[in-house]
Amino acid sequence: MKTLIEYLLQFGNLNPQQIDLIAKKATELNLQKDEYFSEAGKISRQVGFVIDGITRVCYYNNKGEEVTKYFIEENNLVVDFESFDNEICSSAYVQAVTDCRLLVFSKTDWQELLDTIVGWDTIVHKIISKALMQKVARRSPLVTEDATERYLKFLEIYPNVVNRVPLSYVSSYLGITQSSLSRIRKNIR
Amino acid sequence: MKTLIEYLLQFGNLNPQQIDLIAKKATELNLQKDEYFSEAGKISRQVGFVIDGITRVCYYNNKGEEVTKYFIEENNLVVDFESFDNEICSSAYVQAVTDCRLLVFSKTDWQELLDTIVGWDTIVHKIISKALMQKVARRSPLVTEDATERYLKFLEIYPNVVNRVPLSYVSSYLGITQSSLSRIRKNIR
DNA sequence: CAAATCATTTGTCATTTGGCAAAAAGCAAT
DNA sequence: ATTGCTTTTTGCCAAATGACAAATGATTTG
Repeated sequence: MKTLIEYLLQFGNLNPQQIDLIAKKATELNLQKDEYFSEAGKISRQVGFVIDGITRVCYYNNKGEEVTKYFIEENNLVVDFESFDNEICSSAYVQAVTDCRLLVFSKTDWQELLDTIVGWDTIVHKIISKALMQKVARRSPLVTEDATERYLKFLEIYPNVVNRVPLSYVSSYLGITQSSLSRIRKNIR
Repeated sequence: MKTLIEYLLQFGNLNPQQIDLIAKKATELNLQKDEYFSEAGKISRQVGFVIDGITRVCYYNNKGEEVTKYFIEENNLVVDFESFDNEICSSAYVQAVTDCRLLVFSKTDWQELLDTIVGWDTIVHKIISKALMQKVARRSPLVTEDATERYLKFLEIYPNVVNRVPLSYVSSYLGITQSSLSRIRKNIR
């Protein structure tokens, strides 16, 4: 819980009562490896914060291949914002890649926080905007760089991920085949 | 001006006085082909709305190659949000690809609107979030699809762009060489 | 119109990557 | 240790793409 509060305070001020209110609304959720936090085709109804473990967002492209869109590490919010906010069906799965411990807020509790805490909406907007900009920034280089540099960049961006997830997830994140990734890894050693 | 107001009203309500205030703050800016709206290394100090013409956001990667990050068509806001908001130096150029007619707001006028119009911040947040989500959605397929499909998707996303911009911009957007793009175009016909 | 300039296409060859299948390595249960 | 299962690495060949240079086409300028 402490890490969540610290995380939130980076984006704005909250007084002790407000912090207390937030803490009261959060419930702990444990996900086992491979379980879903939210699913494509359903409306996302909760906001999560990863305390322990790695999750990923993935979808199936028009060839039916599973594509990892990004990884979410410890101390980050996990929410399908578009689905959650607009109450539309999600197009992606959010899946635990390792066993995970999360703090979650239900949609109603989240809404109550928005109605109760002055400035909460600003904090949330800042968090979401920052996350979105980060996604753009991380995705962009994937287009222009060659596969080796993409992998090196991946290692920089997610230094704690590569040894904790299947390489197939990494290769689909990088947009290459598993064998290509394997060859790249060999060349780099 | 009318198109700007219509655009804004998609994201929230504004009363006639508010609309009038916004209209008063906007000034028209004409950019000739190749001129910059904002530049890398400088702090972005204005928000624009494209009435006519096409702009693009581009940067130079570590090999010194020019990379087009995306195109901005008519009836869209053009602003380097990260630089404008945080007053940090931008890492990208915003350039007119054709002759352009824009409506622009200075940073101070924009701030005044934020202070004066109740709900303006919410409208702005919505616009920015939507634009960022669109960027993520447009960039993601570029990673996993092969070059031909990327080009086809580009044509879908930007149906009015391909005939108005140099193909070199398109190829750098797609992350392929100009000759590859040329061959792809030949195959598709 | 001709010349100059820039954009696009094409040709050739080298390199990268994909597709597929088999081998090797890692891991868990017995 | 052995077995079965999954993940990762390799090998082989075909296809896609890049690099570079030359040719063609389009546009501008005098």
